[in-house]
Parts: sequence; C-alpha cells; structure tokens
Amino acid sequence: MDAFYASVELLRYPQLRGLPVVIGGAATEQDRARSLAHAGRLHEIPLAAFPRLASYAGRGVITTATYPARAFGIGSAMGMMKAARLCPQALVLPVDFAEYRRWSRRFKEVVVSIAPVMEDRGVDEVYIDLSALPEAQIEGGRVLARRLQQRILEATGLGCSIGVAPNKLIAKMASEFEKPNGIAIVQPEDLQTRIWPLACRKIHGVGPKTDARLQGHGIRTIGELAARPRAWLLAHFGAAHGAWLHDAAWGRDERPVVTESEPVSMSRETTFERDLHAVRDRALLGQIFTELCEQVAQDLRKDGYLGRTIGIKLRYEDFKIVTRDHTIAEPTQDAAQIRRIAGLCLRRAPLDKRLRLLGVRVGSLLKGEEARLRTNLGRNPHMASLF
DNA sequence: TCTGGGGTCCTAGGACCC
DNA sequence: TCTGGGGTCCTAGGACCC
Repeated sequence: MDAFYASVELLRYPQLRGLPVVIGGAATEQDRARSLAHAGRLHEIPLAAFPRLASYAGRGVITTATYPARAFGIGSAMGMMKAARLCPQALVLPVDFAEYRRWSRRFKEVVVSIAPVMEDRGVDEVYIDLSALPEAQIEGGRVLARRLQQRILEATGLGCSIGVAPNKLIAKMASEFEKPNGIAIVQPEDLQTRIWPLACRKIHGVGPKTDARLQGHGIRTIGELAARPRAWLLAHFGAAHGAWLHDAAWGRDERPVVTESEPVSMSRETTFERDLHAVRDRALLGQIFTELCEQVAQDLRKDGYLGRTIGIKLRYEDFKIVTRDHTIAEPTQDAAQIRRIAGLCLRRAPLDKRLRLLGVRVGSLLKGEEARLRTNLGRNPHMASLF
C-alpha cells in the first residue's frame, strides 16, 4: 500500500490532501480534544487546528510521510526533530494503529476475494500467489494486477503498487519500481537489465550492516554481487548467509507464499518522555513496568495465547540494548505472574545507566487449547510417562 | 535538539541427556 | 591424564523488516 498510514489519515481528513503531512508519535490531549470537538465531521476541522512539525516537542520518528512531505526530503524512520528542520510547516498527526488495522483488513478482504492465496506481511503489505489464476497469464499478469488495484481503490479509496515476478524476492523489488499507484512486471530474462543495476541494499534482507560489509569489498550493486564467485561469498559471509546472498543476486528464491502462521511472541515497550533512573525514578518505572505487563497479558488473552518465556528489554540512554528472559514450566497469560517473572529478569540487568526504554515480552507461545493439553499431560504422571 | 513499536529469524555457547 | 558424538532447550545478542 502506498504511504499507507498517511493515506488512511487522508480518508478522514480530506482537507489535508496535497499538503505535506507526517504521521508519528502518540496522540496528545490536544489531538483528542480536536477529534472530540468535531466528532462525525472530521473533514470540517480547519487546517489551522492541526499542529505543525515546527511546534512538535516530543521524542519519536516519522512512520509515514505523504508524497508532498517526501518532496522536502522527509522519510520513514526519520527523527521528528530532523524532519521539522526540513519542513517545519508540515502537519503532524498521531499514529492510530487501530484505524490502520481496520483499513488493512478491508484491503486484504478484497485481495483474497480475487486471489485467495495471500501471505500477510504486516499491516500494509501482502504476497499473492497468482500462479493458479488463468487471468495471470494475460499480459504477464498486468490485467490482473490492474483489477486488484481498481477493486482495492473502489473498496477503500487507497492506492497500492504491485510487482509481478516469478518469486517473492523479485516481486518485492518490482513493487518499488513504479510507486505510487504503479505496476511493474519483471520476467526472469529482465534480471540483468532491471535488477543488477540496483544497489545491494534493495535486496529484501540486506540491511545497513550487510550493505556496509559488501561495500567494504567494493560491492555496490546487485550485479557486482552476482559477479563474485559463490565460494568467495561463502568464505566471507559464512555458509548460510553467503549462499543466500549469492542466490538473491541471481534472483533465486523458492520460498512459498505462506497463508497461515501463528505468532511466536507478543510484546509491549515504551520510550519514556525523559530518560529514567532505576533508583531515583523507581516509583514511576515500577508503575510503567506493571502497565506493560498488564497490556501484554491483555493482548495474550484477547488472541487466546499463553507463553512460557517471559522477558524484558532495556534501552539505555546511550542506546545500548540489553535483554533478559526466563522460561517457566507452565505457560501463562496472567499479568501478575508475568510481572513477577519479568521483575526477576530486571534484577539480572545492569541498572547503573539511565533508561530510555522498557519492554516486556512473552514468547514460546501456545494457543489456549494446546496449553491446556500440555498442562494436563504434565500433571498426570501416567500420561507424562506415556508421552 | 538524533534515533518508535511490534515483530521474525539466526547464531553461539552452555547445560543437560542418552 | 585425557577425555565421543548426537540432540534439545535455554539465554543473549544482533540483523532486519513493516
């Protein structure tokens, strides 16, 4: 989906179309008061009532920027303060995940109604396996892609870009070619002309660290990566990573489109408005800690999961991250239990530096029924020995 | 004026078991 | 004094993605 969060916001605030708008940060009292005052007619809120980046004071990053804002050099993951320098007049809206999830469900319903083999890749992205659809054979899939775009637009008013290719790796890259509202068809024979000229960073899975290492070896483009002997990549990047890099550069990817999956972990974390000290801000920290545990427990119960591995995450003022976790015998979704175990984890972490972020995670998840079955087996000595 | 929140997967060492 | 080879589970950190 193109500029998804921002595009969803423009649906309820059409008066912001064409303007530089950024989404980021949490809702403030002012935001809530404004929405409340105009409940049911958000489109009537005057422009002057929206806060500008110039007056934004909090911590945080841009999650999405409208295309007019991107023209000023603003992009995702950019700090708010830096963005404010680039375009102080840009309007700021708080992130509203609940709303984005609602629109996410709607566009995915449209996709599944046309092409049922869909892999969910988050709130604004999917992979679709078109190979069983006869219509995909027409014009290399362009007709089908256009129909998907049109139906999504009709149902939601939201635009998207589609890449059609022989596998997920190339399709993902192709989806970026014609943004926004574009369609790109990439055939196997297009590898050298359309993929090899791209920077290695464009490969889904090559991040800043790998890119820097590649550049250290003088490898900047995917074509330069493909030119390295496979054995050389294995020697310099390890057996698994090296082989993967070589395959990716040659456009090889056999991963299937996965339509079902279970969550592995659930977590809640928060960055404080100011860095907190474990001793001096003990009371406040304890309160936030308990709230995080309660939120995770609520998330678990809402989706019917229990977990055995309870963990914490700390980010210090110097941005260093530390995690501690502990696995218990019986899976839980109980806030007090999670709080107790997480408290033990916290005691094992260094607490001399000031803290910027605190997080609570529950992993090794089991669905409710599995958890009950597991517990019963464990409690019954006859069953336990049988299994 | 730095740098969110919620995830997945991989690696590597140690404990422990057969 | 010199000490196997699997396998699984747990913990911690790190890379990467949306």
